[in-house]
Formats: sequence, C-alpha cells, structure tokens
Amino acid sequence: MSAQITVTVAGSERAVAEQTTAGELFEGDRAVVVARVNGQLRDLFHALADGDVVEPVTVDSEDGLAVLRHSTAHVLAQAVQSLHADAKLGIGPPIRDGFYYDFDVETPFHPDDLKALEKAMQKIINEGQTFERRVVTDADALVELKDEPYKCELVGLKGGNADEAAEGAGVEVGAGELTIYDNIRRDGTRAWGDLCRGPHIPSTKLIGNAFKLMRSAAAYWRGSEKNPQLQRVYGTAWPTKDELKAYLDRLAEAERRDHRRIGAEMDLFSFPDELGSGLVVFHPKGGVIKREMEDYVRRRHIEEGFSYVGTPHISKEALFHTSGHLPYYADTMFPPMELEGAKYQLKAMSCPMHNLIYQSRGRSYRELPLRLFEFGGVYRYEKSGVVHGLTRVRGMTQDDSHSYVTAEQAPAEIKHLLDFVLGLLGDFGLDDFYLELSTRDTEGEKSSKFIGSDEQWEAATKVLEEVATASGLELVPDPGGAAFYGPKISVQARDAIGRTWQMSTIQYDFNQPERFGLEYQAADGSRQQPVMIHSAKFGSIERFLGVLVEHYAGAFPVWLAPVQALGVPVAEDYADYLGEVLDRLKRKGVRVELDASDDRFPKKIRNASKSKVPFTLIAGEDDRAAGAVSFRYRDGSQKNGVPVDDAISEILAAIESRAQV
RNA sequence: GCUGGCGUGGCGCAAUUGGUAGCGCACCUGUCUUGUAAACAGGCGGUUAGGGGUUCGAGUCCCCUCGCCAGCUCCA
Repeated sequence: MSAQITVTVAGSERAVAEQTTAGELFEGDRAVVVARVNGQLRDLFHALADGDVVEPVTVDSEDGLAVLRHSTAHVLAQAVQSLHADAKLGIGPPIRDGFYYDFDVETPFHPDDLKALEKAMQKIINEGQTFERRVVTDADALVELKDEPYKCELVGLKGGNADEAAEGAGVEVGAGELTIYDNIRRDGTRAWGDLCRGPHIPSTKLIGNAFKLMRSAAAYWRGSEKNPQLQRVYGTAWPTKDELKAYLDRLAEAERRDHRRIGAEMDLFSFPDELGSGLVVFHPKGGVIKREMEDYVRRRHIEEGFSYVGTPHISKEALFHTSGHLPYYADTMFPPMELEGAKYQLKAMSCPMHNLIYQSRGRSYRELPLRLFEFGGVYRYEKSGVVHGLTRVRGMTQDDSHSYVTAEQAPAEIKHLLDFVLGLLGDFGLDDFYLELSTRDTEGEKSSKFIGSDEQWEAATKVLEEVATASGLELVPDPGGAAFYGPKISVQARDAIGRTWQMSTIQYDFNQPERFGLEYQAADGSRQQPVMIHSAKFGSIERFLGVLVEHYAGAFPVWLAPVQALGVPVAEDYADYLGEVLDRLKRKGVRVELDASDDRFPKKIRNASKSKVPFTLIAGEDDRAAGAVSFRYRDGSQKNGVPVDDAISEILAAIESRAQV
C-alpha cells in the first residue's frame, strides 16, 4: 500500500495517496484545466506533495483562459511546423482575447494559409494529444533545440528578466528551471515539443472547435526594428463555441462603430486622397461637432483662468532649436522650407510660441499662475504605416495650453488641471479610460534622450504621481514614455476594437523655461525661473472626436448632435405647421431640419432613424389640431401629442444638461 | 518605415480559365403623399486609384507610384 499525504483542496484538508496528481483531485470536472498549487499554476499532471495547498483553476477564469490560449498557440505552432517543415519558432504567449505565435518562415502567410492551418490544428486537437512537462538542463536544451535559433536565444536569456528581453518571452522560459513540453499522441508517440514554461491544459481535446486564426502580420523579433521580422499569426480561443461566436459578434459590432465608417455614413468628415495621407476635411455635420467641442473647451479654459492666445503655423527653425525639439523630432517634422535665406518649419507643437508670449515683457510673481491657451494647428510627419483615421493624423488641432507657475505653485496647478480634465471627460460622457504616468528611463539606450538633473526629474515625477494617485483612478506606469523635457500624466481611452489612444496630457516641464531663459521677479526683488506645465484637454481635437464617434456609435448626446431635432410631417399638408414649430426651436439655437422631401411617411421615419438624430418631431392632423407634436426617440419609442411649449422645453433641457437620449 | 493584404460610379458589392463592366442604395425627373424602418416608373453616373508593360484582347497577369486596411516599430 502506498503512503498517504495530506493536501488542502479548495480550502479543506484531504488525505490522498502519495503521487496523486492535481488532476485526480478534480476528476470529472472538465472545466478545471490547471491547478494552483501553493500559489503556483501547475499542470493537472503535477504530482502533489504533503502539505500542498491546491485550488482548481477553471477554463473560464482569467488564468484558465490564458492557459487554454497558450496551449492553443502550441497547437498552432505544431500545425505550422507540420505544414512548413523549415519554420523556426519565436514566441507564442496568450494575450487579451487570444494568443499569437511568431514564426520565421521562408514565405509570409497568405490569408488562405490560415484556413489550411486551422484545418491542421483541428486534426491535432481531435487527436487528443497530451501536454507533458519535461525538465531539461540548459545544455541539453541547446542540443535538443539546435535547429531553433530563437529558442536557443531565449535559453540564454533565462532568468528573471526574460519578459524584459522580449515581451511575452516569460511564457517560454520562466525564472526557474527550464522545461520542454512534449505533445504525446494516444499511442504514446511524441508528436511535437516546444521549449515552454507552461502550464498547459491536459489534452488538446479541450480546445474543441472554439478557436479561430484571425490574421497574420510581421512583428520584429524581440520587439526591436533592428531585428529581423518574424511572421506573427494571431488567433483566439474560448471555452465554448458559443463564447467564440459571441466574441466574433463583438468584433463585428465594433466594426460597425468604427469612426471611419460612421464618419462617411453620417457625412461628418473625409480624407480626400488629393490632400494626402493623414489630412482630414470636416463636412458641415462634422464641423458642428468640432465647433461645439471648441466652444466648450474655450469657455471652460477661460473659466479656469486661461487667456486665449493665437500663434502662427510656421516659424523660423531656430525657435525649435531653442526649445530643444528639433534635435529630437526633426524626422517627424515636415521638412523646412527656405525663404529669404531662412529656414521655416511647420510647427509640431505650440509651446515655444507661448514662451515667446511669456517673454514679450517682464513678468511679476503677481501674474503667476499665468495661463495661455489656444487651438494650435500642428503638423507632424507621422510614418506612413501609423496614420489611422482621425486617431493618428498628420495635421491636427491641439487645445494646447501652458501654465507658468512658481515651483511652489506647481502641485496645486497640476491638481487644478487634472480636475479640469476629468470634469471635461465627464461632460463628454467618456468613462472607458485610465491614467498613465510616463517617466524617463534611467538606463537603456533611450536614457540619454532625457535632459535635466536627477533631482528635477524626481521632484517633477513625485508631484505628478501624487496628484494622479489622489484621483483614485487606475494609474498605469509607463517607464521611458516621457518626453525629453519632463514627465507626464496622460489619459488613455480605448477605441472600438480595444486599441488605446492618448487623449489629455499634463506635463511638468523644467527644461523649456531654462532654455528660453524665462523668469519673473519675485516678491523679494530677485529674478526666478518659472515652471511650465503643458496641458491638453482633448489632446488632439480630431482624435477626441474620433473616439467620441466610436463611444457613441454616432448617436451623440443632444448637445453634440449635428442635427438635434428633425421634423417629419405625416403628410405634405402638415409641413408648414411643423416648420413653424422648428422655427421656434431654431430661434432658441437648436439645430433643426425639416424633411420636406417627397418621400412618403414610412420612408421618412426610416431615414430619420438611420440618421441617428436624437429627436424626431412628427406632426399630423391630431397634433396640429391639438397644438402639439409627437416625439420619436432613437430607440423607436414615442410620445404623442406633446404641447409645443413642453416639447421645446424638453429639447432645450436635454441640450442644457448634455443629456443622452 | 517594415511585412502582408487590398483599391471597380458618392456608398456597399458583382463580373467563369484574360473576351470588351453589372446590381442595390444615394442622386435626378415624373406620378404619388394622412401616423412610426424602404410607394411606383423612368433616367444620369465608371478611360475599373494613377502610370508603364505583356497580349489579338487586361478590372483580371507583371513592374512602379499613390492611397487604404491589419500588425510590428514609433508617437513632443
């Protein structure tokens, strides 16, 4: 008879035979894919020791999903090598909603290749191969993997910093012992194997048919453009076919929200080829939204103590040398144009020009904080592959503002600005965002780009961090992400397909005041250097508008809607009556339209519905006789016979309160 | 910038192995107009992104440029 050991299973103690595996504890529960043993994720084949604390990890948990997806990535890799014998393996980690695996292959994958790979994967899955863990020494691994140069490179990186060396590499080589996972067929033969930390699901069978390969694209090995590009295949995997379908439906829904699609459908803006890549024109309806945004933020800046200023779109290049921008960003500024022996540059940021306003006369401490603000039209030569709808353009409008303060005033001003930003995001109804704190890199190849003393960086970073933390919002560190002249807090918002974009920013700058020699006279008569705080509330008005379009899927709150009330007469006869109601609204500043076309009533309702106008006002005989109108809302619900005065009040109130209806 | 995929009237799409560009919506004209997502009829509109090549013949094949999409890298 075998000896007994005691383990704690899901909170209660149990005596089991020695050599019992984690999987045996949860036999019969197919949802359990791995186990957490003493806090560590382990395969179900893991043999338990006396005193182990074991928790089941089910496939629908965050960890369980990651394991499922990581195992699916292995199946993909096996499929790739079965179809392309010379494919070399990179890394293959789970990611949000799926996984990827990188391969070095002679010919990049064509979309049709993915179909063939899916078939090969299904075959492997149906074989019910088990994932078996095997500990190897570094030396043995290097021999066994002699045909896998990328894996060998990872063996050399093993240790706590594998993930730093290559994002995702931590799933291949952990901090501890080196392991290889073998895929074993039912007849006991070895189908395939891969250097991997694990853990894995017990059998490929568990993947079922709830996976799909999504796309392929190149990715630089270990994330550096100095390295060769591998071919990355992205896929997704879910516990059930239904969940896979729900995910695919979500993606399809996101595609319908895409601001580039809605922008065209709703006639908001376009990107004419004749202008060039990354340059947008706003059509009248998009112009309304842009103007509402600008009116709002101009008013709010003035309320928050800013003065509205104006500066030109170009400047002699020396200004950007003084500011220090040119050495850093020359390749992303449009090239200079030469006139009268001087080189002029399109501006990519407004701060140097605001510094000139500050500098235009002597400043007293009594003037501080001095706050300047404008809509700066800036141009950046973004690389061709990154230009993207409204979210990454080459010509944009920044609500660029700068607070000049004493060092002592800086913390309060940063808090003031963060409150301002968060209030603005609330007024626009955005809630899917988080804060990011971008700091400098103190080591690594980029560390030299940051200027200023250690003390300055430390002090500035501390101020930003304290204020950001106090907001109570999620705060994500972004080491190395700072601009060369100082750290920043930024608001990151998500687009329809989950990509995040930088929106508002607050940056602490001790460099430009130094470079421009800015000063003010203090109460004691001495000359002091101010601190400059850059802030942008929308960031780029174009980008913010794009994110708004996706957030609302085009169904804007009333105050932003291009057309706020659309009149639809039941028949031609009632157009004049409805027109009078609309005129009254128009006199109150409401944006109205009357559908006086010769379409019939149902068609007009359909058009109104498709236009996403918040209030459709309908009038027929009943309404006219009663001095009323009928509302039709975006959800198709209706309210009939509303007295005209009440109707007007309802619409005005919705605009005033920035309500979504 | 890199890798791959794409580019057909304003929009969404179609066009067997290369054989001489079609459809829906929108738009225009006419008839029509009474209660909540499409009245009917007729019509206009494309040197198939641009340029070059192969071919008797190119939307379909090849090359270059521009633009778009996805990912990677970058992002003051």
